[in-house]
Amino acid sequence: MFNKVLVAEDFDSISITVEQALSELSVSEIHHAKYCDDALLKIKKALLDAAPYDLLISDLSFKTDHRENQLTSGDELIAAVKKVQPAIKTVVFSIEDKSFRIKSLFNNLGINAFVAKGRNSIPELKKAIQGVFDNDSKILSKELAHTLRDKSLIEIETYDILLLKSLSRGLILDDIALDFKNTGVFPNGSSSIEKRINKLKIFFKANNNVHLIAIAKDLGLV
Amino acid sequence: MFNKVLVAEDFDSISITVEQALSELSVSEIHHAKYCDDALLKIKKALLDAAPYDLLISDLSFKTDHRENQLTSGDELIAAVKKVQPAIKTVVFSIEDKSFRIKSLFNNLGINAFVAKGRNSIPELKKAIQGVFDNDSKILSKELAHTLRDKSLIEIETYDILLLKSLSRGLILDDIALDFKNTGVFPNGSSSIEKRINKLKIFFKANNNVHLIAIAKDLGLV
DNA sequence: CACATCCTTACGGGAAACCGTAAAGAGCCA
DNA sequence: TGGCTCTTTACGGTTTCCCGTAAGGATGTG
Repeated sequence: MFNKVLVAEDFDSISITVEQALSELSVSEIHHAKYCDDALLKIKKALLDAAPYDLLISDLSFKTDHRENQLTSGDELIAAVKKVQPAIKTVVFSIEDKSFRIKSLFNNLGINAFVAKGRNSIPELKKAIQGVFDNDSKILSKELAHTLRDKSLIEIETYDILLLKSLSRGLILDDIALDFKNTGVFPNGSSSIEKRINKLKIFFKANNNVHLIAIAKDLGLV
Repeated sequence: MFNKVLVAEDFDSISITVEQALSELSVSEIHHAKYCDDALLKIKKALLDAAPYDLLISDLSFKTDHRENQLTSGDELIAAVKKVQPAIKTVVFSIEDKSFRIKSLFNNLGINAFVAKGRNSIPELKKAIQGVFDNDSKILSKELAHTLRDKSLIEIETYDILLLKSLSRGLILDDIALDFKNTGVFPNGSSSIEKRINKLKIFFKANNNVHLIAIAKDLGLV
């Protein structure tokens, strides 16, 4: 089993349980950081001491508070950690369940496993850690495996996301057209934008723009 | 200390820690439910057995999964529980930090304490439980105490939520007015509804209905 | 009772969304 | 080059939203 593991998790109510699980897996050195910045410091320090961590278990979202932090999310933390120690194994333990988010964690950040926080997540987390240690393959909690294969959302492109984001910011059609013209996004005629929004409304079976944004928010698209 | 306590929390990673904390407070009977429906059943069963719970510790948001549930949130659970056992003490342990949400928990649901999940929440939770047992006063984690005193906040009531939900379902003003008339919700004039939506837009600094729903979704109001 | 105040509802005009149609432009191919 | 298709854009007409004003109704108070 891994010798030295770092847990990056802000909630004490969760980290206590995770550390417990790690000790049950016979991990000898278990450390914990409540802030991303602290986690990165620990990783760097361990490297300098020639006693690097074998594994990082990280949450994705961290509460903001009075403290000023450079790194504010697990994404940023993992990216920063990989820069100083590319070979480290990483497991993400998060509430996130949007397929395109998880997909990008594997593809862009090269994480080794993703476990969704849920009703039976600690056994899954243990299994994932064991799996990463044993064979290094990409591990994903069961309930999520199918969502990644869901092709229905593939058609939605960055342009559509941009459009939905603009709407959800309260912009009206003409504002969006102007904004797109200024930022070089194409097509940018207000009529084209209108048509594209209409396609989205048909696709998502939305009655109107309000309904559309409600649906997009539910799907985590924006 | 309380004798019999029920914990309603879906994440195993959190409930384990909470139960641990309860046993450290010398609570003799500690039960746990992962679904709101199960929690209500346990409360009812305990009442029938003439061994009711003294305290309910509940999360607010519960993940939805394959299971069909009547109650889908801590709000609904607490409301249902209070109907069958009005005198039960309730502590909410949640990530929620929007003042108007917490305010309504105290005012509309009559909870006894609110503890925000965070970096040092377990000690706070313990203190809150002790406080509720000792003197029954309204308990609030420190960092949140000041936000509740903010008088500028309008009360977001169930009526507003109903309104926002209707909008997010794609209904237009006249539909909502008709729907409210049919279901006996008051006020139900389309003009009044329009005015109320306008108040919400001012409060949440929304440019239009689309923007308003985007904000409401972000805040988890609907 | 008169008066003030608050809430609900009605109405009207202008802005934006909604929806169909058609013109202008780009790319492809014989 | 001319014909074809697809995309982008423009343009009206209708509906809904948006916002101000004001009438009607309930309640409270001196």
